[in-house]
Amino acid sequence: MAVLPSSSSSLELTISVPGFASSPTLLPSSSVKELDINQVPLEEDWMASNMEDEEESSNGEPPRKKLRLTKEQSRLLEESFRQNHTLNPKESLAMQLKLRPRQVEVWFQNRRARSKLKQTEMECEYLKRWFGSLTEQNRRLQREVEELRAIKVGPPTVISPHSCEPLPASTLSMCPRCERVTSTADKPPSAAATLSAKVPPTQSRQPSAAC
DNA sequence: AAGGTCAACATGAGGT
DNA sequence: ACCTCATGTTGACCTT
Repeated sequence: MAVLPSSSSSLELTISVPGFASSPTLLPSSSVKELDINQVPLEEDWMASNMEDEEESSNGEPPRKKLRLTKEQSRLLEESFRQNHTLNPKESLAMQLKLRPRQVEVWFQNRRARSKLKQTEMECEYLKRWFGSLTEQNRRLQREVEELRAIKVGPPTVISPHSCEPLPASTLSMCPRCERVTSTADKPPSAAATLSAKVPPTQSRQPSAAC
């Protein structure tokens, strides 16, 4: 879908290339593109072109040109963003940057979006690594439980703190959080059932009842 | 040429 | 009704 402005407001930007500025009519977009890519105007010319363009295309179809913020403009915007993620006095910053308030507004909106995207990506990465380590830990513990269950006979080594009697190895498990051996015989069945269940990360974040 | 970046825009939700 | 913001999209420009 083509994005065309609902009105011919001042939002449209055209760039006047030095040497071609005298031309009263807009060049076709293809020829403008070549000029833009190969001949970057001076910073002053950029700013001037950002501010000046209030006139409209004579043929009624204003080509949407892309504005590139100068390094100084970006630096100032970033600095302002660091101080506050929301824009309070819109006009003053715009004036300082020689941009329109709307441009500064849009920049902040986009900047917030980028910031959020970055954070989401980092969180996703973190959760992936966490899931991997939990999976590995789960595998280890399952193996350990299998081994313990295999040793059905043999001298009991754990004494129940409640009954003060030896516990059978088959009832033993390891708390994934504190990595201490606990007995399912000492706990309600619901808690014991969590060992073999696939525990989602959000649940395993909570401290185990055994601790 | 393909893919990435980013300014600009559209739209809908929520607050006043 | 208006404003602000989040989110998704578009298109110009840039990089590889």
